[in-house]
Amino acid sequence: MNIKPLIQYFNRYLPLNKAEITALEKVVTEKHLKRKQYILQTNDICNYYTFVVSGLFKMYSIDKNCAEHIIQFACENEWVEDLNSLHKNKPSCLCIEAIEPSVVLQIKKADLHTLLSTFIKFERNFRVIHEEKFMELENRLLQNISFGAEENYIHFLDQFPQISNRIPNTLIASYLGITPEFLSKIRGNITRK
Amino acid sequence: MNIKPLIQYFNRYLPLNKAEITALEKVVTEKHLKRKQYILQTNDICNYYTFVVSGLFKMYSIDKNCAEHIIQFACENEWVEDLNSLHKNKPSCLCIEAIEPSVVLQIKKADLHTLLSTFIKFERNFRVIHEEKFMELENRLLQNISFGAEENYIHFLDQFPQISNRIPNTLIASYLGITPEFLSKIRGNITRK
DNA sequence: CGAAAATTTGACATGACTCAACTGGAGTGG
DNA sequence: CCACTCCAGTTGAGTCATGTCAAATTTTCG
Repeated sequence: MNIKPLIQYFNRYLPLNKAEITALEKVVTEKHLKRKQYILQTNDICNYYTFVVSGLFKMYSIDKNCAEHIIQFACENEWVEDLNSLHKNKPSCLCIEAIEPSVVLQIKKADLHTLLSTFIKFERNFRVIHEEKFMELENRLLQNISFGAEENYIHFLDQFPQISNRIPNTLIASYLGITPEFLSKIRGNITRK
Repeated sequence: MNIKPLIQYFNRYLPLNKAEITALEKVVTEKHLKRKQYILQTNDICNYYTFVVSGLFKMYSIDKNCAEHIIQFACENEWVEDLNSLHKNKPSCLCIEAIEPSVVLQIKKADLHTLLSTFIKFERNFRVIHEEKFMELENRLLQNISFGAEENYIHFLDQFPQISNRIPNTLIASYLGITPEFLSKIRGNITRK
């Protein structure tokens, strides 16, 4: 098992010392996933914090018309989990699915909570991590309610170049909250300019 | 100065002991605001964490057409600040404005950071608080990209009854990302049913 | 009471969705 | 290497959702 990427990730915040690394190693498990495999499915209770080492995931909900709505893409060095389900111990209404062959490191809910209360540094790092995730989401929401679909699309492209050229446009449409057909027309307009 | 509401607020998480309360008291200041007064204006650098004791605020951005887009309402027992500006020490592109006469408790950025690193409990509580804010935002975003304006409006009404009957519909429209005129038509449709 | 703001209404324009058909590329099995 | 299928992407016609602008009406607040 290769836990290094996670340790390097934490080094961008407050770097971990040996005791913290040892404690972390004890609770982390590695998992390999093929395309279309799930970390979480609707009605599961989310029990793991998942750190993406390589690959790419989508987290989405399915509405009554069976349409997917993507809440988050998660690639290298990102966390992906349904906090709502985790916190409240409730069945999730989301899915988390691999878009590419992927490797993840997982920590059980209870184990992470132990880490958090044993080492203040984890508490600190996760506070900051959640603040950052919050800011990203706030920016996305603002973008979304402020602009039309074409502007949102262009903004997505230059905010996530490393994601946008790894996924089909269908998924981008679902992330933006528009239909694939309409996205295709937008793309037509843009190139015609 | 009445700091009790803030202490009671923290009691919903890990309750504070005397040392923590004393430290908190030293860094909190109270502020009274009239309608239309600002906590933060575009291009200010956000320097305070603000806890709303009473009243109601809107946090919003202004686009190139001078239209407001409301990111968050903040009423009793909520925090309101621009984390982006706070964290990166950059001029904010948001405004935070009182919709009602309000009372807030503020903590300077540096002071809160001292609290966080001195008392693990603050670190813990703020981690949880930010996780909760993150979940709320995630739910809002999902709602927003998954449904049409009418469904979003109805959802807003029963999610925030205590806010929706204190503010003009114009502001609800701005929060939902639609025009006031269109919201008015939606309301017409609903009552006609 | 009077001014300013919020709300409603209607006509019209644009944005975005639906459905169905078509195109073209990426496997897959023969 | 070919025939086949499958899936993503495109296109067009028609429809519904939402925006724009202007005017009339109502509400709020000083």
